[in-house]
Amino acid sequence: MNRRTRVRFAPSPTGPLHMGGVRTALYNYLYAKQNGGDFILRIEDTDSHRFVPGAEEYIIEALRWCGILPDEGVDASGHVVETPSERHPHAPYRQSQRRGIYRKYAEQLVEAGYAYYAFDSSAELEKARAEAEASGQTFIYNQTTCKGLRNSLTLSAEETAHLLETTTDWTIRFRMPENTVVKMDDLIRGHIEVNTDTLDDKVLWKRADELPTYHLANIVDDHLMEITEVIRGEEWLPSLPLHYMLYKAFGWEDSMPRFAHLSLLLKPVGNGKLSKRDGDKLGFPVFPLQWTNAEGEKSRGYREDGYFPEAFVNMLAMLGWNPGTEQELFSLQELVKAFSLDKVQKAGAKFNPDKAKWFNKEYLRLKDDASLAELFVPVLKEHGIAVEDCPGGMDYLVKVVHLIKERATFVADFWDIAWYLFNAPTEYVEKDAAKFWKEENYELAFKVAHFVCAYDGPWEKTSIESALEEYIRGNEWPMGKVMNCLRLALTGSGSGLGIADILSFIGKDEFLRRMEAAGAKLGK
RNA sequence: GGUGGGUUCGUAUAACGGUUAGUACUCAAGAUUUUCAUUCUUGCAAUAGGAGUUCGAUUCUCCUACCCACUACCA
Repeated sequence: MNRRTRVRFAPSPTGPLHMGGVRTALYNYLYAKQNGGDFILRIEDTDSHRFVPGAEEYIIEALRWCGILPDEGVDASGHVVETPSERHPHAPYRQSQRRGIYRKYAEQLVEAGYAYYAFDSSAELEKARAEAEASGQTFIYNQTTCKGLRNSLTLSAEETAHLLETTTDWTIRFRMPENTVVKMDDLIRGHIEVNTDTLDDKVLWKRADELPTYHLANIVDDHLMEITEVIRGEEWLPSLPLHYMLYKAFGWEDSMPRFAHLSLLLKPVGNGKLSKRDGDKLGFPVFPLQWTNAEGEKSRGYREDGYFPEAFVNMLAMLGWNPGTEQELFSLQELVKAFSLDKVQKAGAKFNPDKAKWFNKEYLRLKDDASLAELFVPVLKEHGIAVEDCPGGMDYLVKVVHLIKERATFVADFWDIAWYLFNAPTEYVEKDAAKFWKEENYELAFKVAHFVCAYDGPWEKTSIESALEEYIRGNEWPMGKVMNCLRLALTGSGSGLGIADILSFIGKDEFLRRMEAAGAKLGK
């Protein structure tokens, strides 16, 4: 059968999407685009208790920031699609808005004998679990244990009908067949077999809130939305047999999607999966965008930390997948071309914050000076510098950026690297001052300063540099000591940009002012 | 506990069953530079352990160890 490729990313709006989720969405997107198919965003909000306000908006915004744009889904074309249309025959894409369609599928299964009504209360189930645990066993709700429980398999038809009418906390459970080997295939992991005796009778539909559970909603929606591949996290692998059985029970085996289970993203140190805590502790974001929870606690985001979305996406793509070549830098379009599920790693990938920074540094270098200068403007503003304050305005910024971009990882670094091209130093690093601001040095430095300011060649880096060097060498003065002394006056410390570079930006007058200021503060 | 998945330098990964087990990040050293950074060069460092199949195993099989996930009327 030749079907159009359709994949979906189906998050639950229970909080901000974390970077592992973004990676899952990305792989889905890449797979869809590579195969000329559709990428669908579906919101799985069938758990009314865990709903978190703002989470859905967060997910949409995060994906948009990454450039992972759905062809269909709640935010297709930038607005919420709630009603079916020619372009969106599968709408709505929010399961809470689809609630009406699931019950009949659950009941269809009951009629066909693949499911049954269960009337056990939560309290009864908890008791059964506690008892089993007390005797060192695990309670499994299956065809053996349910014989001792209240359900449509043990009660008479009349009793069942009566309870269905009069009570509202019953569920529909899948009837897992006994001692049957489920044979499954995973695009990443290969062939897997599981015996149904280790599985339990999962709840498919809950009368109490008239909502399906994940398993039912997922299978029904994937079927209705004509999903061809399900690419999701490894935590779903244990549910795969159930999902296979459901497709079989519905008679949808022919159109059953193929499955690919992605390994988890692991924390950089120690064991276990990446969590919010690790980010706070080790100082890196685990979320694409900043998030503030109901208690007002903020979690940092890659966007707010200054990462470029391209760098973030590229980094994520390489975490658990590789192109088989030595290329590391990929645009989203290149990823679409190169991506392949069979090069996805089976083992979990430990996240490496250093590598994430490296990616950003590479992307920063790739950007042109003019656009980086634009991005620098708000940073400058935070430090009280307006573009108009700079001689030459934007031109000045473009030149600054050109000079320093190779030294930076983030745009915000520009300020730390080159603040003294905008402000005169008011403090001098004590250690450096002690080392470089010595009488035998600053006497020479002042002479150099006056010489250079009297020099009437073009005021640009190379000529300033040669004037400086010729003068100092000509006098046989110690180059290093004089230069460092000058740098101390210009930057307030013993490290920084080249003297000629700095001078070309700040000009003669400012040069002399800074020399005098240093002399006034440090003595001369 | 049970079930399933996983295991190549510290990290991410490469290697038709045949390579001196490669690359990138990190780290270290050296070169360059007026300092710092950049850049360049070099270096450190791995097939979890044990059987088996094979002329030959990182690669295939089994066992052990360890790690992870799942084991809800959550997703």
